[in-house]
Amino acid sequence: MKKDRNTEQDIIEAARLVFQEKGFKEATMRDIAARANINMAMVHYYFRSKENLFFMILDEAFRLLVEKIVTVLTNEELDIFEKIRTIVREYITFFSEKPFLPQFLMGEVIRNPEWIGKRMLENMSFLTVFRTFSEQLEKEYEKGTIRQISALSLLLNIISLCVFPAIIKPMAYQVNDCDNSVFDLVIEDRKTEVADFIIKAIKV
Amino acid sequence: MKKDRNTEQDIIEAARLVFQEKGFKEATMRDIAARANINMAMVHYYFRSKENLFFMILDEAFRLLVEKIVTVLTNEELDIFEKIRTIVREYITFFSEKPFLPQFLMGEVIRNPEWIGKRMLENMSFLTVFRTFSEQLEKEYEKGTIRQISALSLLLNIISLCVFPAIIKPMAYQVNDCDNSVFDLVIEDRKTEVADFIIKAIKV
DNA sequence: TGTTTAATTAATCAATTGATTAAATCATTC
DNA sequence: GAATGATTTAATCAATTGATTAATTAAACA
Repeated sequence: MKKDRNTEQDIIEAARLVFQEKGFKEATMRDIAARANINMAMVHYYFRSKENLFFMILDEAFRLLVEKIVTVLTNEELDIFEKIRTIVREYITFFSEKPFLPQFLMGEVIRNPEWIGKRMLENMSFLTVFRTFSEQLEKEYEKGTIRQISALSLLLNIISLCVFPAIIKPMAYQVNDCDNSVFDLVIEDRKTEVADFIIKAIKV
Repeated sequence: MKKDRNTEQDIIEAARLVFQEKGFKEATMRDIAARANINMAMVHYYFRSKENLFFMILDEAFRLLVEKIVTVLTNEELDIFEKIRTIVREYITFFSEKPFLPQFLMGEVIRNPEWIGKRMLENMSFLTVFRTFSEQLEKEYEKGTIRQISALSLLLNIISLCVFPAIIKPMAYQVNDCDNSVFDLVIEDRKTEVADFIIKAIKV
């Protein structure tokens, strides 16, 4: 009779909100419990500790973020330019829908760099994906379609241009004060503009 | 006799280290005091509260960061391409010397977006600087040297490409595990490569 | 129904935190 | 060198934190 709601799921959702908004240290178990409308002891009953719960949320966010780029990069149907266009469009859209996510991940990972190491090694697919992309890049260069650029550098550029503006969005809102629509419009334009920017930069 | 050292300065330096490493919440007054080799009460004696001390450090970091780009953007001797080259070179060099700084600023500002609003409004010069740059861009476009791009978008791109890789540097180290020199080399190359990338992207 | 297991609550613990206090020590001035 | 004010210390406070406990209630099962 009390099971008209899923306590465990409620906790996860509340934890996601609180952690993504406040980060690990600033979030409290009381806050999470309150937002899930349950007793604080329940959080410990379902997840043993704050850290357990936190890394569950962090893992989830990371997976969500990585699987997007892996899917595109391994799609053999797409040439290099289509890949760039797809990645840029998908990530910028994704981030404007889930603005907390990149900030959360960056903020926490910065203070716990060891974690990302472990997470990456588990997910070895990343290395092979990177190699595939690297080879595709090499081929295009030999064909003479693009100028020389290392895969790492290009990927850094793509990700930087997608993620960074999303991260500073709350700041931009503050600076612009009243009129947020300006920055929102810029972001909307960037879904295609950034890809054009990158392609112009690497095409011969 | 006890004054062979400057307590106030010692505290500031210790606070800078601790805050930049751990962020506001995770840093403790005890930690700061210990790292300055003084009694914890001294920190409250010189700076009334943890917040006072923190915002002093945050302000300092912000000023350091902003005045660089303002100086370059207002230098009328430089054409648009030289400005881009200078900004990219200076920032990437700056960040590889002070790796904590961008991470600290980003991480904290993300959780306290109101602060950046206040800080920006105090520093109204930013708006005029932006307008100057915008006009210069417009002129170059009319001359036919560059293709059309909004000043905001271009600035976003420049800053993204400089700042983001610096932020994820500690992560990259973890992923690369043993061989940090690879990423360091990439960063070194980027001091000129990123500017080339941007210029190629906007030149007609 | 009676019993056992699972879920939930309120109360509390021990540790850590920012902050304060009162006393001690140093430095300066007369 | 005594007095005054600035600096420093050790001790402590009150609040908050993650975690635990013991008791209570609901669910499942026989």
